[in-house]
Amino acid sequence: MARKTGSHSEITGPKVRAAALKLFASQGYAAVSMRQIAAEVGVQAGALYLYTPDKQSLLYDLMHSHMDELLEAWRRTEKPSYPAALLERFVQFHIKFHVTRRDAVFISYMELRNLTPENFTELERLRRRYEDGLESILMAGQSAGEFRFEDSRLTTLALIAMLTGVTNWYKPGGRLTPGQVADIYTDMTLNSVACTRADLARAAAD
Amino acid sequence: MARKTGSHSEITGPKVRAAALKLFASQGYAAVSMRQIAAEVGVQAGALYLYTPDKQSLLYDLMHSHMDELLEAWRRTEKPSYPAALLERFVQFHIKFHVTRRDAVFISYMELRNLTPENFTELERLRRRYEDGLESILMAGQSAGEFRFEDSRLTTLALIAMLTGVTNWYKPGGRLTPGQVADIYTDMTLNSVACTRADLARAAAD
DNA sequence: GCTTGAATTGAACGAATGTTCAGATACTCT
DNA sequence: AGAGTATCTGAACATTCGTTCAATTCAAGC
Repeated sequence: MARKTGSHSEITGPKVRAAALKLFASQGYAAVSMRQIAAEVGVQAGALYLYTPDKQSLLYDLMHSHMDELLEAWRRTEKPSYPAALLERFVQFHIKFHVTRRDAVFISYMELRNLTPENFTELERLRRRYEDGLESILMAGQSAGEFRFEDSRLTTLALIAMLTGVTNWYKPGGRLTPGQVADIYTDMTLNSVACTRADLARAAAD
Repeated sequence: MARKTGSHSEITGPKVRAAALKLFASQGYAAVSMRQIAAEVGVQAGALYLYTPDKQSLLYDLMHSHMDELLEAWRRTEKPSYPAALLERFVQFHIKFHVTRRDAVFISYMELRNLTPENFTELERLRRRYEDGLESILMAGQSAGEFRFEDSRLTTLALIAMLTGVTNWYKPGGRLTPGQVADIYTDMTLNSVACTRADLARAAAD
């Protein structure tokens, strides 16, 4: 009694990653055993090692490919040149991307401490690159006299925390659609950094 | 060879909680063993059970007393009646309270999934009560015509996520003091929900 | 100085952990 | 039909886990 009928590498591989993603997100990396993942896939624990060298790599691969997909998706997004429009585009992108990948987002922000130091460093690099994308939008808006804030780095982190927080409560099929949620976050974001009429008047007086 | 010279229950008890707080925050509840906690305290693992019935209770006690202290501290805070001043007070309180308790905050938002269902429910109740404090400020400001937002619940969660995010990057002795950080967050928060001059003009016209 | 009781040790328990691997199985190609 | 190979099982490995408890040690009260 061994191999089950109709099972293949191309099927089991993704299944393993999907099961790990789901379980890591709901219980945490350290709390999930390889046997639990195997059971979710419908396989014995030993078979997992055909698809990952070890548990740590399984976690790292999930986090790394999530960040790759995030950066790539943003890279492919068309960028308006007007600062407020660009910031709006970023918020819409961020919300809509994140609500569809709640498990991966949760893992990527939560399990950093369970990575080996080298793996941690690499992921921090990717995360920083994404954050810098937002920060450069803010700074461009500030240079253009459209935005107003004290500290671009802090503002970046504050906005990303607010926007990513959507994954803490959003449930598909809930009270609001992703589009409505994105619109509300867009308003809040723009208001939090936009120049008030008073700012503009003062700038004109200078 | 047993009891060490000069050690007492009143000393070891808090030490156990402090060690658990530190280790749970840095490695996660599931990844920390009772033996690690004991080693941090300078005691054998068995001795921990004089101070907690089990590992789960240790986690729950830390989270529960954190929420109790948070609610109690906010309750004791003087509340201005003017909505914008009250919101400003909340932000200042939240930031300054949270930056001094990064470990407890981290645990309280991260280890909810490692609680038993009953313990989870109780903590969610406390967390909800705190969130409701902010939401009522927002709604009072809206009624007074001072604030403007689409959805009070969503706005509440967005603001709390933004404000609590400070614990992800703040390090004591860093570039900015807690006061400076709180001021920046206060500006962002007020701007994100404050009526613009246009809003006020429109309201006056009605 | 002796007794009492609280504080702690150190060993032990069964269960669960990540990982390995020889062997069994089912599919593919000839 | 038969051989070969990718896939998976099932058992085993050494560790580690949370927890218990008899035995031991220290400090205080008489």
